[in-house]
Amino acid sequence: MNIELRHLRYFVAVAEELHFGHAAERLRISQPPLSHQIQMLETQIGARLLARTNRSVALTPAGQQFLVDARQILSLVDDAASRAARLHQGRSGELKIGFTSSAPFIKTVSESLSTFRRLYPDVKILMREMNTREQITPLSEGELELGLMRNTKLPDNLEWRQILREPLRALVHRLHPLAGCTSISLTQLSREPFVFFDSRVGTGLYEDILGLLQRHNISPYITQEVGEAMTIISLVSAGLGVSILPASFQRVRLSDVVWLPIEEPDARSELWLVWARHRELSQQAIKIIDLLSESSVCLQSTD
Amino acid sequence: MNIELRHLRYFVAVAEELHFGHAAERLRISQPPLSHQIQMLETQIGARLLARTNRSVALTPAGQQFLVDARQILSLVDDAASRAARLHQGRSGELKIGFTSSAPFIKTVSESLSTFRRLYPDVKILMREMNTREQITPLSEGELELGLMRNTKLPDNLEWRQILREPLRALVHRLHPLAGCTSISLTQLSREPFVFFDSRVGTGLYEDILGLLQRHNISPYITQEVGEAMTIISLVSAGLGVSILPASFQRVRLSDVVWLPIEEPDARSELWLVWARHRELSQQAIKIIDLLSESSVCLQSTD
DNA sequence: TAAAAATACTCCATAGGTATTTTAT
DNA sequence: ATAAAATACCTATGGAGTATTTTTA
Repeated sequence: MNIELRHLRYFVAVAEELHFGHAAERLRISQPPLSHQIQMLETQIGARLLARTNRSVALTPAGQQFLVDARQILSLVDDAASRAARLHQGRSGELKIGFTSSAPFIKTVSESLSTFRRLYPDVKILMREMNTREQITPLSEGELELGLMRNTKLPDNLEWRQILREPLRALVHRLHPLAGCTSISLTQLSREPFVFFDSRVGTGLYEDILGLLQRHNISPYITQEVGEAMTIISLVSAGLGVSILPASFQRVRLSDVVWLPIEEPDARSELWLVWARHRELSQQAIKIIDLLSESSVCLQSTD
Repeated sequence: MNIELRHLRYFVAVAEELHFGHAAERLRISQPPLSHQIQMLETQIGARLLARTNRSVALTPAGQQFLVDARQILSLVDDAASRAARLHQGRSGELKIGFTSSAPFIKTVSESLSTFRRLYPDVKILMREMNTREQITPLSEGELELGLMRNTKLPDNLEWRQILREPLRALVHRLHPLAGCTSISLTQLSREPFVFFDSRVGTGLYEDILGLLQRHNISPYITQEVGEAMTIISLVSAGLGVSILPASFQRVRLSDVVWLPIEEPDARSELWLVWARHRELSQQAIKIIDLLSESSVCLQSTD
């Protein structure tokens, strides 16, 4: 036989009532099995806990100590159970999300994240900036639970959902000849000095935008290779060339930069939410997937 | 249904093996009831703890947390049980003993106490100096577990055992006429200035010795009334009178004091160990009762 | 004598076993 | 095809109930 929580519950009841009959009543059982269980507990422990004559029940010193311990253990069990439940329900715990640098510029994303923080303040959101390529392995291995990335070819152990489909826009300096157009065609950019990502950075946008240009048989004249979208915008602002970026970057308003719609209909980029197919998603993850999906329904394109 | 420690034990086994079959083997049960018990635990908690495909078992975040908690709870149960056992066996805990001021002068007593301390270093011995009369109520009420006192009339809810039966001795100054005798009779003291306890002090020795004198129709000529035996001895040493004390006080060797045997055969005093009759004795108390009884057998009278 | 715990026994709920199915690799 | 968990169903241990005895205040 082993000590069970039942024994502790029974013992605490008797210790509090100091009367087997009343304790049994409180426990909704009859008195004899209660006496029996207490005896079992005492032999199991190897100590008399309750000094009982047929007329009175009192705690022995060992019983006094054990009462304290038993109460603590019982409340720890409750705590452990509710802590596990909170974690399961996604009301606490942590959520590891990888994201491409462009993600936080997107209203949908930043709003969903702040809504999540407000709704579940006890969930630690761990955001790690990683480019599309870097996220694949951690997602497969469970190191990251969710990834925010640009549309790309994924291994089939990863599942994805489109969060946002937004137009690509051309950026030119205010004094550039094209700045006055209401929209432009990609060919009009072909001979312009092009500010763009270094291929080694691994941004999804690199393949995305270069793919677009290749589909239209344009090989851009890349003069500046940088690491971050912000740098692209500031170099355009400084008049060092033109570029193409998703419309959501328009939120970054630097002086002297003009954003122009592109006429080609495939000048679009998608933001994807990605997770491991066979790995069970946490409630935390499910909740943020829901939040991001919801808001992306309302707002398919951001300006 | 309730969470039981069985559930925690089973969960820990599965969490450690990450394999229901192996865990079941370790637990000496078959696999299906183990699966079932884990399911019961999960529904009871309201959280999935183990993410299991038919090919692999992994801990969910809630499960990881719960594993830590479950291990802690199980070890606390062990701790609580062994702590209670230690207390019960009298290897720790505390022992409240009341004692008359004369008790620690007695070899038997001081040796037994130091033996006890050596054998059970984790038991706190709380010695409180109280006269015979003062000990009665605390002993009945359980405030004191044991009392060391002189022979006296006890209420019948208290039980006693004689630890020591020793002769009473007369103390006189070295230059006193009686100092040369090898023994004296009580009548020889009747006209001497008598140094004795204040009746209000409540020492058992007061009744003991005054009773002896009364039995022999002697009313002593009390010139000095003091609170402690030590004071009696020092006043005799200063030549302020004579007195009678148990032989064990002879260990206190003050200059110029001569101890004389008394001829009357009832010039004896007993030291009693007293405890509450219907109150269950702790193992600690039983052990020290044994120690005191043992040594009192070897050494019935101390000089 | 009466109140309360302990015994003695009986019964049934459920922990645990056996056989089988399902499922994912 | 195989390994492993889940399901279905059965068995039996032991927790709980009823009746009675013991104890002591």
